[in-house]
Amino acid sequence: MERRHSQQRERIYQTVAASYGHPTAQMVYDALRREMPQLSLGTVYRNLRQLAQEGRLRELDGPTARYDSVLRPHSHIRCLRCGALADAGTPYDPALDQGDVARGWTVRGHDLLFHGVCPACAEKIENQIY
Amino acid sequence: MERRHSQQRERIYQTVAASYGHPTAQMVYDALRREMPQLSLGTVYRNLRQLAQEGRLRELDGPTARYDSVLRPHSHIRCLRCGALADAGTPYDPALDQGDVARGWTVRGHDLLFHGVCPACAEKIENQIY
DNA sequence: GTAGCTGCAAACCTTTTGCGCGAAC
DNA sequence: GTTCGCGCAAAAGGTTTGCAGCTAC
Repeated sequence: MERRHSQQRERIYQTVAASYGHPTAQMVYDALRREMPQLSLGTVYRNLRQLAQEGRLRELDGPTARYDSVLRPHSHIRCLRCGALADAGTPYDPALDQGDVARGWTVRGHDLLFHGVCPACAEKIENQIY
Repeated sequence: MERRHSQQRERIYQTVAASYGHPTAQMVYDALRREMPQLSLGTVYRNLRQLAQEGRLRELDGPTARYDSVLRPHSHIRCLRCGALADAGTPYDPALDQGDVARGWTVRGHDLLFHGVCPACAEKIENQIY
């Protein structure tokens, strides 16, 4: 699938790049609607996903909430291929919360989320099962 | 609002606690449907949220995807009160990806997400604007 | 000319909510 | 008996997708 240039995609990228925060798809859509009144929200979603796949943008967070009964702070690891989530052994480091994390913010704690490939997916990749 | 005991809430909690992974609301619902055929998905959501508010469970991830044009790995901080997301100054520590993070997993990297209170919300709290 | 991309709208999935009945106290 | 919680169903987000027409090459 050859990739073509499109004005919409470029403006979507620029909008994210120019933004101070980390905008959601809706925020990008709202920001661009003034100058591109017939832009569609579907186009924004399509292009953000595509830009993330190309590696021009990074996607933060996943869309579905998960629950954990282990209350002691600990880290997790998510499979890049199948989305599985597991506990990681890396201990919580309270020292991280002490530094000057962000100007004006009060830090309460942190989550450490690794990404990688889970054992089941590693096996499938090894056997070329895509 | 006084809190009462309910069989459903207890089984929902136990299901999360007994699970190896970190189940979504739908997974808990599916797991319990066999033994509680008339359990409602709404009840699962209500109770998971309540258990998280009580502190008996931890909720991971938020529901809305956000995008970032800064590709260099870096950390973020999210406001517990308003959900705002900003960059944090804490540098990426490659050493974290080296240890024995999780048995059988291949680690590709990590995200560090702080939580705290943003300057705007801190001001509102100070002035008792809830 | 031919993929690829868009706008539009419908569909889908996740989560929340209003309501009337049953359960806990 | 009085709340509170449940099941049900509808509604409310957020996200994806099918399609016909337009655009980049």
